[in-house]
Order: sequence, then structure tokens, then C-alpha cells
Amino acid sequence: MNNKINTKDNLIETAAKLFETKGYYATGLNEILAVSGSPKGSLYYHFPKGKEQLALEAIHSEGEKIKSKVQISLDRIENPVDAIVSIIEDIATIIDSDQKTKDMTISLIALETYLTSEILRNACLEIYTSLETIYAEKLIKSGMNKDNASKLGCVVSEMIEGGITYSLVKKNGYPLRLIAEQIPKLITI
Amino acid sequence: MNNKINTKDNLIETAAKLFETKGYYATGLNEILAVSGSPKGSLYYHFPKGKEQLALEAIHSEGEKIKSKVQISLDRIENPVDAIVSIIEDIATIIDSDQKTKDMTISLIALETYLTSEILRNACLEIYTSLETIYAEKLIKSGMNKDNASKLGCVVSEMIEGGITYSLVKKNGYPLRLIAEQIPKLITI
DNA sequence: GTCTATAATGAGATAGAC
DNA sequence: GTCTATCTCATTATAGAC
Repeated sequence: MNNKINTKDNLIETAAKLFETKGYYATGLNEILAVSGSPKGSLYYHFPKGKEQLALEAIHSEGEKIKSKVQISLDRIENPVDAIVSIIEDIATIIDSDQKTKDMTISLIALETYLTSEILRNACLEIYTSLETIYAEKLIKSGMNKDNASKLGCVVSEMIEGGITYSLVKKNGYPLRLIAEQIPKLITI
Repeated sequence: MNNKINTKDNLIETAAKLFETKGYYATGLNEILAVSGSPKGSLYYHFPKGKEQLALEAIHSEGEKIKSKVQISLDRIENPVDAIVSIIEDIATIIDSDQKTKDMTISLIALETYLTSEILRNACLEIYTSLETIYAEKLIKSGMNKDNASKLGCVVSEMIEGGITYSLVKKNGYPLRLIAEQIPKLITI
């Protein structure tokens, strides 16, 4: 086995975590280097275009983690309402104990960069679109028509994103749980 | 009449606009000063504690604007579902044409500061709580019981916040309009 | 109260030895 | 590929004249 994580992936993982929690502009390259234990030269060797290039790969990595978490949860429970509610409950529970994000949202970096970097905006956009599709396909598999499913896939994603923001600011999962409570009213197959 | 806006209020207004659109960490004091046309000395005269103190007042000011916009819209239409839908449609229309925020959300600064400044987090928290209450009171006035109304007030606020994020990243109001479409399913009196 | 000049720090980025 | 030293610039913050 190969436990040694290479420098590049290590930088991407560290950056992803810091960008998700603290944000793009509040996180300095020096901080990323300090946490990851890499020297500055390595960063510019692997990411010649600097911070934005590192952020692009960090967003991709973060997106894959979020998408895969959602997909696994949806696959585990057959009923789509129960499955979505369980995803929301899981996030609420994590916020209750950790009071910060952990592979759950890209809202912060999305809002920070949608006006200043087309590259990063598009990376966030792709993640949002994928999440909608993942939810929509779960609904289609349960018999919902395609049009409704794609609309509700988007709405569910948006609600979760808003719920995470509220729960983080309030430092508890209650706002997310209120969202979960409403899901059955929206999804009727 | 007094058209002359004083230096302090001018700084607060300028800071509020920049913090809302670009964010707290991406906005420099020099930029605020350049846009507002004030010299640096005045800033530290009016806000001895610097950027955080200015941000606190900017968030308060922004919160008042957002709350008053919502309240006015809700007062204009008697039916609560129609009133809430109309608020969402208005925001969607603005994003369609401007592609950035304008007195509609504090999500960005909330997510940026919830971990780094208790003072600013509390200011954002107060705004979120007030918005929930405004929606809840509209629902109560229409005959909904207090418990349901306060829950739905929170959910509506969260949905709008998530919808704004999606619409900004996608550069169009469609995601918000999908939210609006679902409101009637949630609110039944 | 207003304004300018400047200090002090930290940022992103680069050069070049190894 | 790795690492260090350093450059340049922008940031927050301060000092002091008016």
C-alpha cells in the first residue's frame, strides 16, 4: 500500500478544507503551505498559475467529495423523501457537533468568486448542476416525470445550501432540520 | 433639505455595498475610501476600531434595508403566498438584469465571518432572525398557528438565501423562480 | 473633524541553489 | 522535484499637521 500522499494532492486537500471553511480570500497561500507542510517552491512548481489554479483543483476535489457523499446516501435508502431527509439530518448533526463545514458546501467560495473569476465560478456551477442532477435522477428512478424531477432536484439543492448557511450562522442544525421537515410536502410522486 | 450625506454615513453605505457584493476579505479599506471619496484619516476618526467596526455598522445598515424591502412587499399583497412569491420574483428579476446582489442578501459576509468574528456573526444572526420573524408574522396575520408560522418563516428565509446563491452563480433568476413555484405547496393555512 | 504621509505587516509571486 | 530567500505590492493601521 501507499500511505504517502504526494505533495500535490496534499496541497489540494489542505487548500480545499481551508477554502471551504475560511473562504478563498481569507486563506493565504502561506497558511496552506504551513498546514500542509510544503515549501512555497513546490506550490509554484505544481501550480504555476498560483492561487487560482490551486483553488480550481481544490474546488474540483471538494465537489467530488460532496457529490459522492450525496450519491452514497441516496443509494442507501430507496424512498427518495427518506433518503433526502437523511442527508439533511446528517449535515445537521455534523454542524451541531463541529460548528463548521466539512465536505458539505461550496457556497462560500461560490459567492466569493462568482463576480471575480469566471474559471472558479464555472467550477462551482458545475458542482451545483451535478448535485441537481443527482437528486433529479433519484426522483426519476422513483417514478417522477423528468420535468418535475429536474425542477425539484434544483430546489432541493438550493434549500440545503440555504439551510447550511443558516445552520452555520446559528451554530446549530435546527434550521436544516426545519428544511428536512418540509421535504415531504414538496416531493409527491 | 439636506442632500449632503455626511462622511460617516457615506462610508457605511459604500462599505455595505462592497461587502455585500465582493465580500469582507476581498474588499480593502483603500477601495472603500476611493469609492466613497473620503480620506483615510476620516475612517479611523469615525471607526477607531477599524475594518470590523465599519463592517458592523455596514451590516446593520444593510440589514435594515433588506428587512424594510421585505416588509414593504409583504404589506402590499394580502395573500401571504402571493406576497412571498412576489418578493422572490422581484429578486430574480434584479439578478437577471444586474447579475449581482443589491440589498438582498448577507450570505457572503455571514459565511465569511461566522468563524472569525463573533461580533459580525451576531450582527448577521440578528438579521436572519428578524427576517424569519417578518415572514412568520405575515403568516400569523393570515391565520396560521404560531408554531407553524415560525417554522415556515425560517424555511422561507433559508430557501430564498439558497436560491439567491444559485441564481448568482448561474447568472440568472431561474433557480429563484423554481423556489417561488414551490412556495404554495409549503404554505397552507 | 479633515486630510496626508507613512509605518508595519502580510499577501502573492519569483529566482535560483540544490 | 524540493526548498529557501527575496521581491513587489496591497493591506490595515498610525502619526501628526491643519
